[in-house]
Amino acid sequence: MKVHQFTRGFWEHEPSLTLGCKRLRPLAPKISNNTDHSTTNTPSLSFDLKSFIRPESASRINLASSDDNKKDPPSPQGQVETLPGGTRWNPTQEQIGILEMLYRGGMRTPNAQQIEQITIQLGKYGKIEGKNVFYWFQNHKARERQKQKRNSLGLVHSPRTPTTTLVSPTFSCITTLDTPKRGEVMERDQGDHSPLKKSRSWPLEYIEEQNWSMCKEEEHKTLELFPLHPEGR
Amino acid sequence: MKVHQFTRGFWEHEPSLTLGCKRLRPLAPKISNNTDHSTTNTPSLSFDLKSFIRPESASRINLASSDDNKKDPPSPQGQVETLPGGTRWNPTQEQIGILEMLYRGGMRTPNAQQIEQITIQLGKYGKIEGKNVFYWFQNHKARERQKQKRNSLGLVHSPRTPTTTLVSPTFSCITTLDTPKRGEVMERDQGDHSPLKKSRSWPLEYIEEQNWSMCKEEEHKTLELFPLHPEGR
DNA sequence: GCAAATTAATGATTTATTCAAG
DNA sequence: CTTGAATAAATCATTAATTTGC
Repeated sequence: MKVHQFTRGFWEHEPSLTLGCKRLRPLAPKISNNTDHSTTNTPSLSFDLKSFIRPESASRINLASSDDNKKDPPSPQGQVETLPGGTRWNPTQEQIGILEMLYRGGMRTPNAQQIEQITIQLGKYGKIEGKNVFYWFQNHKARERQKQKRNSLGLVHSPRTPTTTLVSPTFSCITTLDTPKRGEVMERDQGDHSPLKKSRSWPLEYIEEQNWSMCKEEEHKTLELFPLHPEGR
Repeated sequence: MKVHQFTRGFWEHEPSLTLGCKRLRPLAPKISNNTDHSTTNTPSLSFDLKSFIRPESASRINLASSDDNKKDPPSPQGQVETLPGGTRWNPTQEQIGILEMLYRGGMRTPNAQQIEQITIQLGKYGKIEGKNVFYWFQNHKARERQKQKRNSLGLVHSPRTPTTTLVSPTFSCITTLDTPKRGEVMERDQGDHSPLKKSRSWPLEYIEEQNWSMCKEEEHKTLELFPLHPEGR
């Protein structure tokens, strides 16, 4: 067997058993409940840790910041960098429009598949990635919320009547209609509250293959996208 | 039995009044700045919204379905059986061990590539996905932090030298070593503070292709994985 | 001894906050 | 200042280990 030099420090006890000291199951040992695999023979974890620990950047840099966490690269100098497509997504009007439409339609946090679809569609109007869609919904939801909180707090009758601003001439923006009653955010989502749906999740599952939940999508029921005035109120 | 009386629907903060609408691009109209495509003729956004709004939600079929990609058929026999797709990741001891090793080595939030690698390796010990790795680090970091906060609060000078508690009889558990001094979280990360690295990001970029940042990884410098006591302190 | 009920731990999501590009 | 991007905190949900009653 090979001796992994990396474990040298403190893993030399034994390759396969020890492991997580303090993190052991609090209550009981339960050494091997692995569903299977392991039983045969543990591969003796000989993988190349070096590649994980981020080989480069031996010279440490940030001493100063250290306040909390990385967050801000202290020395932005040296713009070398390949800068591949480094810039952030800059949405086009069409993209925003569609996204808002979906948002108004009730979509809040699309699942992986939905994101994929949306991305494809929005891709027709400009460069975009799945994460952009994901983030957009995240941000939009959050900011819509805080904006509204601010409004309800500070200026109840807003002196400047912000909404009067400029409604898109084309459509009269049903905006007011879709406001969730007043029962709060309501998170109308999209009726995805099926019993044991794994709820939604994120794009992350794109990884590997989509072995997660989602992807049910059995059929296309023709329900309208915009439950605009579901109850007429 | 689970008593989640929790707060099922407690986010009632305040009523929402208006939303949407004025969310038009604040600065400029900029109707069509798309890099290309659009100029010809906007597709008149006629894609199938229905598919986005998540039509289903009726019958949750997914009961047995599938397992689809349950990549571990190897254990046909089966005791508990990795049931259908629905279960959450249940890490094996080996997996936990490796993850902790990496964590102690300083890794906090692995980037997409690292996650991929780790996942592959951990896959040898049991079923696992990239997201599991990602979540593990997130959770572990967070809980390590709060645990330590709790400690620092409750017992400031801890007269009883907490570590004396119960060290696993088998090994003397280096636990104390990895505790970040007490100089606060310290977030040693892994020296990933390269200047303008897009910082790390998440697995999400696996989506589409990996056109994001990361993937620098020019060469393998042989530096040790564990900057355990980098400066001797 | 076993199995339902409890409880502690922790995997997975969601929300809030922060950072920085433009 | 707006907002895309990223991270941390809070929360939800499920599993494993313990306890309890038989």
